[in-house]
Amino acid sequence: MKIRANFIREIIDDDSKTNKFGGKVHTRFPPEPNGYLHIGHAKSICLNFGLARDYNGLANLRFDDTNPAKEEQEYVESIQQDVRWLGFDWEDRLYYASDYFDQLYDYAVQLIKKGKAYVCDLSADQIRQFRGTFTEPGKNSPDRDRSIEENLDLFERMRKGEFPDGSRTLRSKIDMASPNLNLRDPVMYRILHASHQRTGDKWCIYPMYDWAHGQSDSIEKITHSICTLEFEDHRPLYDWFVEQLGIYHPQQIEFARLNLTYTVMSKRRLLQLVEDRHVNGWNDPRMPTISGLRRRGYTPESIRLFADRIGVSKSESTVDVALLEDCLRDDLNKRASRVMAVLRPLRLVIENYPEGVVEELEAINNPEDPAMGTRKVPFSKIVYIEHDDFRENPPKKYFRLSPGVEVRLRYAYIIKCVGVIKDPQSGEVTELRCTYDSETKSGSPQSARKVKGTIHWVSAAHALDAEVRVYDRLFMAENPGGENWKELMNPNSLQVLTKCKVEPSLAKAKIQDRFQFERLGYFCVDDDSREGDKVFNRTVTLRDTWAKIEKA
RNA sequence: UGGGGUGUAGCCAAGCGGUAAGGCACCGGCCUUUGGAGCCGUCAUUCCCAGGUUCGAAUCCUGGCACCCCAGCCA
Repeated sequence: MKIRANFIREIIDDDSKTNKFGGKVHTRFPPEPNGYLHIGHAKSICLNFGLARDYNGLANLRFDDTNPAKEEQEYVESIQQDVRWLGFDWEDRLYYASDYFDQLYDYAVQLIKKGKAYVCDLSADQIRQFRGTFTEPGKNSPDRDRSIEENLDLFERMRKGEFPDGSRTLRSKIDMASPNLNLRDPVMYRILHASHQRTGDKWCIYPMYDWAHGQSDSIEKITHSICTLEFEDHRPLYDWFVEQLGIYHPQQIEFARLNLTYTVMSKRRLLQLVEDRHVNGWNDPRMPTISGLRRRGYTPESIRLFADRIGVSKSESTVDVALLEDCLRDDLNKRASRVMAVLRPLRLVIENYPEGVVEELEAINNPEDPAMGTRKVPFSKIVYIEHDDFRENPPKKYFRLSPGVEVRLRYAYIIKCVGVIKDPQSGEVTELRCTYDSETKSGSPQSARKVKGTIHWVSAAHALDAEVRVYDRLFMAENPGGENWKELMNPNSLQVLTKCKVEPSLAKAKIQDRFQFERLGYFCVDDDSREGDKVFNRTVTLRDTWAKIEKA
């Protein structure tokens, strides 16, 4: 595929020309292990690993694990699984910010010795008050001018655990009057007597992200440190740190994070959906998480294609979820085997077809890829068709079955509806009586006869029962971003259909296998499937021109 | 309000002083034993607005306007 131009590649190209980093490209994906990855992270992963790939560089995976209160091992495992599934490899470069805690501590001591950092006894509230506002400068902390010796002593004792949580912080000494609030003596260390998932109880002071992040990039010799827009005005702080320390200086570049229509993307909200049981876990197929998309039936290829197609820029944007779905269909169309399955079965008896006869009809597995071959599908006197493929009173432009009308059963015969049986109570159609034209078997000369429509079917005697989970978008509003976001949830985002009828070849389908159910959509085998008791997830529908016509 | 950003079609997004790419969506048509796929076509006389520079401006300059981010001991 053609590589799409973007401003980051331009910067890298310029840097190559000026030999800024010796022509090297080294990026990293730095998640905090406090939740599962979502499609927005996928954009960043594809960007960082894609750049490394295209420029013959390297990309690291680094966990930004500086806050033990929120982080869990479960998340570090899921994140690695998701990055790998997306198709990227960090080889032996799996790092943790916590690997650098000792180094970071030394750096902090260096700053103290330079008179560029101090221990502050102000409470969190007081720090906030002293910070000032957008329009008024802040006030210096009373502890700002402590001697270097006292700072060194206090900081050492902070580390040793002599002080309670929240009682002191280490702050950098920059400028309390800076118009950039990030430069008003930001906190570097806080006291937190919490045990860390990797360092255990070794530390009771933990570096703030702002203090840890830039130095971590520096230690790893990252050339282009790519992050999202909200860190743009933290950059002067990161620059200040590496300059004061006199260490390797990566170039930070900010890009706009992904937003998707009909979706919430913040980790906080996704966590809430999980905790409040609006969905069944982080990998619920309705979630925009990588694991949710995977279970839903998305392919890594389709997500990478999506990342390429949305591009990278600095303007905040909300991408139409239809684009994601298009990428998925694009990929699945080329690779998914076609099968016939009936979600809402309607019994159809072919009156003039011989009793007890079974024909094995040849069906094409994928018209987009002849190499995928053909299979045999059993046909007999009684079949199921989709309830929606019959209308007693067909509307205009309806090309399917209705009384007296002919239609083709895919790969089989042309049939005509000659009778309709209804439930005497409800009036609901329960069975169709049809006749078939024995001359019109698919492949025979007579089969060329034109009929309005072709519908799918499954032989009743051979059908397998299955459960199908039909998903719809989780939110009804295009932009469920407001505070009332929970009221905007779609009450029908999951519909469970049981006793669906699928063709017998599906007996050997394995978990995660993907299929196109002809004329319906793409489906995959869910993890909940048991031997002889299949569960399918509807990944995405096929484009449905008829639904559009009918709606209009 | 001080600071930092961003404004090109319904949604993304190229463009970098030489006369508005591409994708999605939408709308037509062809084709089709999936109302799928594929193919063809339509879709910005104008780039947030107003001035200016220039033979020539989405691109350069000036001044506005709109939207987003920042006042965590979160990341």
